[in-house]
Amino acid sequence: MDDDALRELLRTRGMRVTSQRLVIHRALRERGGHLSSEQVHAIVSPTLPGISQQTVYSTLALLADLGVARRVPVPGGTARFEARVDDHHHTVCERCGAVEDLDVRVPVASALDAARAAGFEASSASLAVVGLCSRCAREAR
Amino acid sequence: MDDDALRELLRTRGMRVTSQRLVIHRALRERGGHLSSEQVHAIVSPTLPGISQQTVYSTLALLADLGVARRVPVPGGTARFEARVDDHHHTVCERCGAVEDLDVRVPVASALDAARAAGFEASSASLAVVGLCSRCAREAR
DNA sequence: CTTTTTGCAAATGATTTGCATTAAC
DNA sequence: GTTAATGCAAATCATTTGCAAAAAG
Repeated sequence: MDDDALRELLRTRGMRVTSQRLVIHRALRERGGHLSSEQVHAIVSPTLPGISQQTVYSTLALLADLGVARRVPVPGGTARFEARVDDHHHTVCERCGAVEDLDVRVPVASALDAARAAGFEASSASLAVVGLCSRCAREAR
Repeated sequence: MDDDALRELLRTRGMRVTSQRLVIHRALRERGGHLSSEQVHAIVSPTLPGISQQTVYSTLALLADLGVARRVPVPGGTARFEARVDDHHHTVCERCGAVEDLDVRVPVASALDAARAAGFEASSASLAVVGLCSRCAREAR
C-alpha cells in the first residue's frame, strides 16, 4: 500500500485525497510499530505545520475504516494504530504499556466458530499476551 | 472465593478488611458479567450509601491486583471488571461495546513461548473476538 | 461553485491525584 | 493511638462534538 494505492482507494470511495491523509498513512508505514494519536501528530507536524490533533484522530479512524490501518487490539490504555493489517498478535506490558508484535500462528478457528454460533458476526480475533516487558521485569526486582 | 476467603486474603497481606472491599467483590461475584466502574458504583450504592466513585476505582484495582478479579482484557472503551479469573476469552462488539464470555479452549502455548523467548514475562494470554453482536448486526442492515 | 475536510474551541467522560476525615487494627 | 482507607474536590488526559474557514474536485 503506497501513496498511489491510497489515492486510488480514496477516489474509488468518493473521498477526497488530502495531504493529511497521505502523510499520516505514510507515517504509520514508515515509522512502523504501534503509534498513539499524539505520536502520529508529533511525527507529521514538521511535514504538515499546523495540523490539528483532531484531524489526526479522524484520519486514523478513517484509515482504519478503509482497512489500510488497524487500531491495535490490546486491552486498556490509549488508542494505538499500526499499518500492519495482516494476521498477527501482540504482547502488552501492563507496567509501561509497550506493545510488540508477536508473529506466531494461533489457531483461532474454534473461537470464531463459537462466536458465530452465538450469533456474533466476528470480523477478527486477536490474542493479547499480557505481562511485563523485559525492561520492566528487570526493574520490578 | 467467598467473603471469608477475601477477609483472610486481605489479612494475610496486612491490608484492612473494609465493607467497601467486601461488598464490591460480592457485587462482581453475584452480578457476574463485565461491569464498568460506574455500574459497580450504582450496584453497591444502596448497600453502601455515600460510597465514592474513587473508592470503587481503587478497590477494583486492588481486587485485580490481589488476583480475585480481572480487568477484562478487551480493546478500547472504558474499563470493565469481572469476578471470573479462570481461563476464558471474550467477544467484543465494536458498535455497542458489549462483552460476552467465550468458553472455548484456544491453544495459546506457542504464543506464550514466543513471548517468553523474547524476554517478555507473560502472565496471561487472552483472545478478543471483535465484530458485531447479533443485535447490532441486525440493526446495521 | 459545491461539498467535504480541516482547524479551532469547547465539551465530555473516564480516571487520577492531593488532602483532610474516618475507620481498622 | 497509629496508620491505612475513604470521601471530597480539583486536576488531568484522551477523545468527541459543533461550527466556521479552507481546500478538493
